[in-house]
Amino acid sequence: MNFDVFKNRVSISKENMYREFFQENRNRIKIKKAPVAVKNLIKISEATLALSNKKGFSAMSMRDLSTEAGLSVGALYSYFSSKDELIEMIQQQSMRVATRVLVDQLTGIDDPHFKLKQAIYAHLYLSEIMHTWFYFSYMETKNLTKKVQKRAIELELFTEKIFTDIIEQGKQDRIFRDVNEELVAAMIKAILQDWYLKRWKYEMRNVSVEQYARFLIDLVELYLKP
Amino acid sequence: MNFDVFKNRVSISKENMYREFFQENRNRIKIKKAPVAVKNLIKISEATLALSNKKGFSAMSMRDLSTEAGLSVGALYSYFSSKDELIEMIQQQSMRVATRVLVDQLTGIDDPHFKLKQAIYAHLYLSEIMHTWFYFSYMETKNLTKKVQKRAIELELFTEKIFTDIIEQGKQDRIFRDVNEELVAAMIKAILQDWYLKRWKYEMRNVSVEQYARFLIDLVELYLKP
DNA sequence: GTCTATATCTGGATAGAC
DNA sequence: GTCTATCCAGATATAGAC
Repeated sequence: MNFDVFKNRVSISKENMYREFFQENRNRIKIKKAPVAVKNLIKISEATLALSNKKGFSAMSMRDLSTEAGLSVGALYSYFSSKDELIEMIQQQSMRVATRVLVDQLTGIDDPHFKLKQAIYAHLYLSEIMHTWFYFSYMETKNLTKKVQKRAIELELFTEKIFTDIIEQGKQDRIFRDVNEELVAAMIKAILQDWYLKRWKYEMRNVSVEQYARFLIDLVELYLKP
Repeated sequence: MNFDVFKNRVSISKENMYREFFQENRNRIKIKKAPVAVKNLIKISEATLALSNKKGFSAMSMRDLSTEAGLSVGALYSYFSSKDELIEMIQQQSMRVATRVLVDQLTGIDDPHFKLKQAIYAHLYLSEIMHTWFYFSYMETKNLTKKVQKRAIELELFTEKIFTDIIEQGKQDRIFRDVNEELVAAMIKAILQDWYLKRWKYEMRNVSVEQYARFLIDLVELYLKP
């Protein structure tokens, strides 16, 4: 599966993404007109992601954010009631979309070889589309409230378990050899994450996301071959 | 090579580490008596690492640090002249020790198989000993000054190149097959880093550092086998 | 060398005009 | 719904006693 095919399949348009963001946080957001709210949530979130990913969320001041988003500080507080709430909303939206897309892309697939491949593609392509969100989540998780931290850890383990289960299945079907599936799954996750954590490196070397996916799939298939 | 053997070989005692820290920053540090300075640098650095790794360096206030280190705020400023200088000193010390140990452990080794193994052991064991430093470096790099950020990237590329070179050598000697050594080296780095970035996970599952090293070595050797 | 007290400023957050 | 002006808590950093 190449990247463009995936993009069409999941159709995570900016508008859809932020419409959902708005719907999910309707109660907290003071602005009631959807078109206005969505338009500004885009500006606010993108500014937050840009500034945080550059120098860290807690180093980003509300004045910084106000300038970058093109909204006054006062207006910002119509969309969230504290910096903590803002970081939490962004984190949650990122986790919501990620979970849904991954589950969607894999339901109905049974063959472990194929499912493994699809899982790797889905993770990588998704992280490519949502790069700033994923990077933000990874780097800022430790700054979140305990409750949200816990959910982030659950997501890490949930996505890892997708791989553990596939490998387990493949072992039972005797198409994969007997390996420590937890270590293999952890290894896959680490490599998937490196793609969005060290994007500068892969960009510098002109490694495409398809090439990276291909490499990882080959590696894992080779390791699992009986 | 097991972990204990490594620990003895490199002998990074806390005292040595911080004596060097003091020597390297003599000009900036107002306190002149080595024993006093070293004792307090230990307290300051360990407190900084603990607090930063928990909630981020920029979220750590000087009052927090003062409490955790058991020194007054005024006293802290005898050891550095600003928060930025503190983060920079810590980062530099971490990079200095890491570079030296890795180079030391590998000079004189020629056989690519053996060198590859040793490089993996050295990286992992070192990150185990200096866990808090490595975690700090990874997470805080983007908050450093441009100059220090550049050096951190250089170190990433330098340590990666250790692996690229080994693989290159092995390919020439026809003991490794023809692979994209940049991708393999990047993959190794990602897995090495995951060990200290997700320690909670490996601890939870009782994975020992030796076991993790063994896994990674097997994976790479299998992938490189002609 | 270390402390307490304090100067100074920046940050998050809000009130109220428009 | 958005802006400007402002409050004040808490931040970094320093001065000066001990």
